[in-house]
Amino acid sequence: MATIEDVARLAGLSRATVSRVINNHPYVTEEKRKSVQQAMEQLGYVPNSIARQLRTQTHETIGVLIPRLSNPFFSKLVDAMENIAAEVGFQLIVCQTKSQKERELLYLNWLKTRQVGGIIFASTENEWDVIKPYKEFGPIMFCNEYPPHTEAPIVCLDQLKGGYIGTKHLLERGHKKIAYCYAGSQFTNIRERYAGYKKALDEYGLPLNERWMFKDAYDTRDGKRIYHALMQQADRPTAVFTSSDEVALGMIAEAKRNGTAVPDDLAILGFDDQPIAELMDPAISTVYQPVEQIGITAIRMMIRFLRNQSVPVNEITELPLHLVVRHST
Amino acid sequence: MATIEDVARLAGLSRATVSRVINNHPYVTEEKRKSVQQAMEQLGYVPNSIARQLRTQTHETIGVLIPRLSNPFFSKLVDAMENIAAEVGFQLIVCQTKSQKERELLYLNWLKTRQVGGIIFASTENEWDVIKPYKEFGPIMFCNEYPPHTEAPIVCLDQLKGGYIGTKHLLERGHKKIAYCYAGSQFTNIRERYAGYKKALDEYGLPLNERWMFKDAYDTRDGKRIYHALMQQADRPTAVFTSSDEVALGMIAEAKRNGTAVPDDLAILGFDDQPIAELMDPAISTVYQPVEQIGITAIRMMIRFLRNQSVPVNEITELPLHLVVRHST
DNA sequence: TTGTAGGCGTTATCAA
DNA sequence: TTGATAACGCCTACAA
Repeated sequence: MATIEDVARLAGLSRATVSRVINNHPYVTEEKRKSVQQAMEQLGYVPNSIARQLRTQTHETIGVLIPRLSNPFFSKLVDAMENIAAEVGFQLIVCQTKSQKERELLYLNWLKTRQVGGIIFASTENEWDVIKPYKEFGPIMFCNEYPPHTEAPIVCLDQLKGGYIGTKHLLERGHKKIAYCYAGSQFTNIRERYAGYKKALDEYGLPLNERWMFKDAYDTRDGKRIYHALMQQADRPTAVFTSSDEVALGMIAEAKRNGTAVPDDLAILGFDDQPIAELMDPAISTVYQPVEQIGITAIRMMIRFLRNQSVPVNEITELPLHLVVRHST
Repeated sequence: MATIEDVARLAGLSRATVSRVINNHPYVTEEKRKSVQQAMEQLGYVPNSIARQLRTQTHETIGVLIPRLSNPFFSKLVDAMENIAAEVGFQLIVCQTKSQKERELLYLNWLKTRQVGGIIFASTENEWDVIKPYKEFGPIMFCNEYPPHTEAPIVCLDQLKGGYIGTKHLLERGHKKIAYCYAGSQFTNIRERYAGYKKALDEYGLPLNERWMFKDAYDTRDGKRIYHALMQQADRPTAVFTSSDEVALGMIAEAKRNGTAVPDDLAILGFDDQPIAELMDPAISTVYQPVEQIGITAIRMMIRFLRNQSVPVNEITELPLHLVVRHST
């Protein structure tokens, strides 16, 4: 590999001048610029980004924390982020926490070792107090989900509204017994969604039934499990507000297999609006989340932090959500 | 951030000794080792991986080239790889080529800039002659797909067998008119699958009908498109060997919407065996691909290359494939 | 067993 | 406008 030294020698100039050409600095005669460029070309020279990072104390790698890539919501999110990052030469590092606190911390420590320059949390496991000390080592921000008391930039969705419009839709369809599924921890902003659910119920003067709350609802397997738990109850709900299209998918498949008509016997509402939602039979009614938008907004912010070496301001950006009515409700 | 210098000073020793402790070198008295460790602890010292990489000329970042992350096959593949990589402190960089030659080259160039230490191609756009020169800048290997004449390590699947057993299954079900879908370029080993299809047809003494070949079959949208193209033909196939579960999914959804019974009017065979395959109605018969296995095998190999700074041997590792019969055929 | 000193490939400061 | 030279943080001959 040719180094800046090689280029300098070939061009008959100093490393400093070559460096100036590379970085488009002023005060280089056109003539010398030309000869440097020619030498670079001839040697196939490309600056070593490692050396550059060491010298400038800058970073061009961003860690994105997600539970797992095989969850379509997150793969789509990372997809959107990567498009932007690649455009400007930044690298995205996949960090799958597998929903484990320790793994999240493992990746957070990469900030100290400089293996990543900044971190975007797209999901969170640890509480803010645990994460906060890492702010010292690089920009940290949240998108999609964040723990209470977060003191960092946030890009998120109006989950309260999501919970509200979803529930209201079911209520308007005449349902009075509506089950609710949620993913693990209620320590993040996802509990906002729950508040929206309660709000809608309140408006209709309906009580909340604890037995119709189902936690740990992540994927199709959970959907199946919850379907059975639901059907075993004496006082059965007539509708379910699931936590994701995955869960809805699993429930619908299992419902059909067991002769439960959807939506007649059981209405099922998804969340996300993934491509499969439209393809299922019945097509899944769901709450659309602008995944790409969150991704793009977040990554742009992070790139700005890294470029300007600026301290993130704790602003919060909230993106809208809307209902997509199909045939499962 | 504390540096090795700070630790040395606090421990009253030289940087060299500290470095020896960090890297577990022999010839350090237990006593000094202790005091170094204590100093590191006290300062919260963590080695700077950038500096280390520059000094040792080693790399701990691996670029994985895929068309796009939102394709479940690839997100699962990267998922599997990342698990292994994270275990040993290596970083995985997502490189979405979007099936574009130029984007693939963009990422290949990251090898020169040292933004990545090695590259795993999980899909390929450019021909081997174009890729070959980059071998000089770091280990390159292929998994899943590879261009003809590849001179690099390969981890792949027995696509010929995949095409063969899939087609044979349909033939055994009594089908004589079998359509075939394939993804874009026939320049990679995916053409092996096609050879398997032909082989099975040959054994049954059946001719190949060019009008039943459908290209550019990637996702659900393509499945829908191909369904319609299929139905418009005067002499219609009774079965379709699709190129992925996605495509099968789209076809089935569209078939149902148009009153075509699956599998009675049209048998549809998938490829991959993704989770949804089992959840569709009818559940999709498909050819199982051991995605995790390919991922794990490939990433382990790459880590070995990077660790030992060894030149890759052009070995080829072939993993098995098998049929999963459900209800769509 | 430990320390000194040089260098990995850059960029930035200063002097010329 | 250019060129020495000193860092960035680390590892590793070599010498002691």
